[in-house]
Formats: sequence, structure tokens, C-alpha cells
Amino acid sequence: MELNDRKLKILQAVVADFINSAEPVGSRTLSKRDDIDVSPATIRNEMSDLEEMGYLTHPHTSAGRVPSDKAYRLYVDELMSHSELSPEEKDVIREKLDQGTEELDKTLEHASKVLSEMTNLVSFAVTPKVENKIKYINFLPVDESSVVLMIVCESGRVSNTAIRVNCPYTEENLTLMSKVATHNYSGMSVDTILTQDIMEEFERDLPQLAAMSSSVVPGFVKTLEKMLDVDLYVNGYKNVFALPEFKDVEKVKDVYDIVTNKDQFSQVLVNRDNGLVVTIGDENSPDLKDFALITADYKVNGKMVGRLGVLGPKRMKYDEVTSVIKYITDNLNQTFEIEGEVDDE
Amino acid sequence: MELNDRKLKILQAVVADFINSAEPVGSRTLSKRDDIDVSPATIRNEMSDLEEMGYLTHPHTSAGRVPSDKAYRLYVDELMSHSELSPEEKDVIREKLDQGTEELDKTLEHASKVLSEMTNLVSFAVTPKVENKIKYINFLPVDESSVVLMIVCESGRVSNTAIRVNCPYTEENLTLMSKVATHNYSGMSVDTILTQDIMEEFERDLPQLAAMSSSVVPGFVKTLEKMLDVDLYVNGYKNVFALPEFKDVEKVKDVYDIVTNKDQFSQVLVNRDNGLVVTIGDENSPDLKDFALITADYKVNGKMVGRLGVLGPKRMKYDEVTSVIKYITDNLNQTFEIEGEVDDE
DNA sequence: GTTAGCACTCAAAACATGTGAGTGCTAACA
DNA sequence: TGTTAGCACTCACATGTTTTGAGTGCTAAC
Repeated sequence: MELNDRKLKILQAVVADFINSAEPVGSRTLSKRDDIDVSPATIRNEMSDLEEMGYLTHPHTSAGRVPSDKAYRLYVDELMSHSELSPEEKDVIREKLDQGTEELDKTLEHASKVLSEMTNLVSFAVTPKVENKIKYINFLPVDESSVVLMIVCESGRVSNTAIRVNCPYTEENLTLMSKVATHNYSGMSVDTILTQDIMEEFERDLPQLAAMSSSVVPGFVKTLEKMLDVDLYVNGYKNVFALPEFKDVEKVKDVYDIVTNKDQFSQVLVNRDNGLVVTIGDENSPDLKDFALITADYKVNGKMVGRLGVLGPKRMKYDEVTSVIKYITDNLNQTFEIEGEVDDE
Repeated sequence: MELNDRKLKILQAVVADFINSAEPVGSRTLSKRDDIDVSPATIRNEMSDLEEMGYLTHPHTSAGRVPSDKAYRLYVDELMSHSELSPEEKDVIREKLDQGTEELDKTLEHASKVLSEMTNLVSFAVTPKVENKIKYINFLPVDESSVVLMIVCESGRVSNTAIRVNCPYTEENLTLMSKVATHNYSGMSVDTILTQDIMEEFERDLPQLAAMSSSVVPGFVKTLEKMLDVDLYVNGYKNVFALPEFKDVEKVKDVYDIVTNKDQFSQVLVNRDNGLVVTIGDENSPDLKDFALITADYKVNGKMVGRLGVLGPKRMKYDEVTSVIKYITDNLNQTFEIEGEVDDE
């Protein structure tokens, strides 16, 4: 059987209708549309064919049709309209984006927030772990019982942690430890450092400071480990409460589990293809089989530094959402091109 | 009418039963209990009296009794058992607490996590902005274009920020700035400092470093402002999904709104009395009228530096929860006391 | 004062019925 | 030959009815 024009038109209408209403779509409803002027009976025949071809399903005999994952895929690839955002929408987005640009490292997080506000879906942002080479390491005195550990990366990123120590120390000791740490680990990437037995190395190089080391090293290791973590921000979770597909608590819980199981979820996100990617239903991992996921990257000087996207029901306004995501990432990329030039001075 | 012993015993049984079952408690159920050996009819008479006195309510004529807020209050104040935690429970808690003590500023956050795990409720931690006196201020070199600002409070809390500077600096300059800043602001509370014209003071005391100051001070001010924010951590939100009172989505959403409206919620928390405080139902603000809130403080050297607690249904295991909170805060306080003693030597 | 007994209440479960949006099929039509 | 009207059929859902059972309140007897 072949997907002729009329079948495509009907399929498109079913998907579009279902996206709007979240209700199975019947033949009579479709026959009332302006762009379809055949009788319900004809539509039924076509829908029956479409079902046979795997594009539609039937919750039960006397219900309307619901799009299958295959139908959504076809819809996204071929059928849906690619409307440009209106100038007003663009202005709104740009204005929202501008409100969060003071703090450099919050930019992505903020962009994800804007994304959720514009789409009324759950949005997220993830910073993939990059080649994070250490430049130097510094232990600094704070007070009798704590020190600050400062790790500077070659990228310029600085990581600070306050560490509690349970033995007295002198400033010289700290300087010594800083020197040893920097000497041993400077130029290495964080994950390489973590493969080593850090405690042993400190004890070897600073036998006289064994007590200090045992007090400080665990915090040091923990900080390094944390630097490896990809950061995952989730925004707009409350949007699920408004969607009809989440009117029972179990579903709400499922989404909550997905977005709070950060390790697993960020893994999923990091492993995606580059660019604007839409995955629907069973194209995702099993726990996401009832959802659609849309992601896009943003880059600084051509290097991918973050990814953001939305998680929502398969019944999603794909055209709007992709437009918004695309506009936001384009904007971010542009911002950073300019910033990048300023930095180079 | 008087609350005689039998009435108290029955009331206690009703509350305890309802806390366990979340179902209205009937007279027959109570009559089966070992500690009550009067007939259902007698119990009914007593319950009828208790209802008249405002301790019990009746969802409908043919249903069992449900405790009123007044009953919960009496239960917490007088009726409930104050069981000690078992040694095993204590061990579990202490072990969990120990897993998160390397990073000083995460201690409270971690404790709140432990609290939610032990109680299966939503827990939170808040660092009130009260009495946040600065101990000293330190500008540290990172690389050519950035320095780290480290602010240490008397409470031991450390705040770090990377600040970008757009003029060359020497280590001596930074030391000078650190000294001036510490001299000027040490012992003052953050909000007091912010009322002053910080830029002018730097320029007055360090006229030779005007360029540096103008580059660094905005970041300094911003960091101070951020220190005024109370931090609110919420843990264990997913526990609400398991509670029968939250089986419809609206309720789940209510809790979500409460704990994510961080400004408002932290205001509520900060404004509470000190010590172990239990508020139930209409003792809370209207949006919390269906919940009970338990908080306790933790102190460093006798000074309150954080508050943590749980949010749950009024039907809460008050005895267990208060025991756990008390044990956790005692532990935190102790940890910090010991450190204080070590410090003194 | 306590309790057995009984009539009464009412939510919730179980069952029955009607409604309507939908289908699939067939036969007639253009 | 594709399209459509017509009709029997299906089935979720809403509505109405009945049954059940846990609970109460009252009264009279112990």
C-alpha cells in the first residue's frame, strides 16, 4: 500500500489534532476540517489503511485514532509546518535571555529556564565534561579548623571548596602541600589524576605531613570527582502538572524520577547526536518511551560546551518547540562569539 | 466537660491509629486494642464528647473519627510517647552523616538529606542570614585575568567567587587589598557592610590602586549580596508520592509549589522560633494549613547558623521525626563543638 | 456508669442501563 | 472504480440503582 497524498493529509490532520486535544481523533471530526472534504466513511477507510501500515492505533474498537511513534516521526520529518517565530516572540525570548547574562557560568542554566517558560514543558541544560586540565592547585588557610581548596583549570575555570581539617596546620604546611599537588598534577586532566592513588603520593612526597594529608586528601578527591560531574539543570518541572497525560500521580512520579535521576538522565543527554535532535517514544531508552525529547547544542568558538532541550509528551508542538530551541541556541552561540573576541585581548 | 484519663487514652489511641492508617478511626477498631477494654458503645460516647470538645471531627455521619489540629497539638505536647532512637538507628544516622562531612558548606545540605531518608518526608535546610559577621576577606591570585575572592564568616562559612579583573595586578597589591578589606569590614555583618559606599572606601584607603579597585569591587559587592540570600535546600520531595494523602495530582502540586517558592518558604522558616519547633495545621500560614512542620536549629559555638526540618502531613510520626531531628542536630552541634575545642589548644 | 441491641446513615462498591462517538461492512451511486 | 450513505455493532463513559458494611446515636437493661 502506498502513502498517497490524501493519506498523508489525513495522517497530518490526525497528528495535529491529537497534539492539540490529547483525545483520540474520529473520522467525523476530521471531515469537518476545511482542508479535508471527503466523507467520514472515506476517511475511515483511509484511517483503516493507515492503521494497517502502522501509523495509527486504536485504543479500543469504538474510539478514534491515535498516532503511533512512526506517525510522529513522519510528522516531524515531513508533515509538520515549519513556522518561523513571530518578531514579538523573538523579542520576548531575547529579552528573557538578556536578563541572565551577568554571571557567565549561569548562562546555560538561565537559557534552559527561558526555554521552559516559552514551551511550557520540562526543560534541561547539561554541560558535558570537557578536557579539564588542571593548571594549579592551592590550599589556603581559613581558620583553625578549615582550609579552602582552590583548583584552577587551564580553561580558566576555578573550583573552590572549603575542607574541614581535624589537625592543626601551619601556613607553610599548606604551601608545601600546594606545591606538591601542583607539581604532581599540573597539566593532567581530572580523570587521569583520579586514576592514581593520590593519598599514597602525598604520603610519599610529604611523609612529615601524614596527618594533614589524611585529613585533606579525601576532600581533595571529592572535589576532583565533582569536577567530572556533568552539571544538569532542570527547569519547569511544574509544567507537567498542567498536562492532561499526567493527571495521575504515577505518571507525575515517573517524570520526577527521570529528571532527578541526574546521573542516568545526563548520560542519556550527553550521548546524543550533535545538533538539533528530536527523539520520539521508542526511539528513546525504555524509561523514556512515553516521551519525546528535543535537544540542541550550543557552542563557544565552535566547540560544543552545552546542550539544552525539553522533555515532554510525544504529543508535543514540535514545530513551535524546535523553533524556540533553535532560536535560543542561535542566540547563545552568537553571544559567545562576541564574548570570545573580547576575551582574546 | 473534663478530659479524664479514659478520654485521654481514647484520644491518644485515635491519633496514633490515624497516624498509622490515614483512615478515620471507628469505635470497634479501638475496642479491640489491648490498652482499651471498654465496649464500642462506651467509646462512642466518649468520642462524641471529644468531638464536642473540639478534639475530633467526623467526615460524615457513618464514618470514624479524625483528629483535629487541636488533638494533634495535645498529642504532641502530652500524649505521645517519647521513644529514644534505638542504637541501630543512631548508628545508621551517624554513618550517613559521616559520609558528607568533608565539604564544610555542604554539611547542612547533607544533614537535610539524611533527615529525609530517615523520616521518608520532605526535608529542608535553610541558612538564615542572621548575624553573618565577616571574619576576614582575602583576595587571591589565580591567573593574569582573574582573582578569587574568599570571604570567611565568624560562623566558619566560607564564600568563594572567581572575579575577572581587567588590569594587571601583583600579589602584593592583592595582599594590600585583603588587609584593607579585612580591616574595614571584619566583625561587621554583611548587610551593614552593604549600606556603605565600598568603592569609595577602597579608593580612600588605597588611592594608588584605583584601577584595581574599580575592577574588583563590583564583584566583591555582588558576592556580599549573594551571601545575604538565604540558601534553601529541599530533599526527599519524592516521598510525597508514596503518601496516601497525596494520591491526587493537585495535592502533589501544592507541595511542589510550597517547596519551590523558595523566597516565601524560606521566609516562613527563618521567622520561626528557635529550638525544636512543631507547628501543626492552622498554626501555620494558610498555604501550609494541611501540613505539619518541624524544625530544629544547629549551632556553632552556641550561635545558630542553620535550621533544618521536615514538611509532612499532619498525620506524621511526631515521636520518631522529632527524635531523628533532635539526634541529627545534636550530632551536628557536637561535631562543631569538638572542632571548637581542638581549635582552642 | 456501662453495655447490648437496634435503627439509621452514608460512602463506596457492584451492578445495570442508556448514550454517543466511533468503527467496519455492504450496497448503491457517480 | 473510487466514494459515500446507511446500518449494525462496539465499547468507554456517564448515570442511576442496589447492596454492603463500617460506622454512628439512642434507648433500655444490667
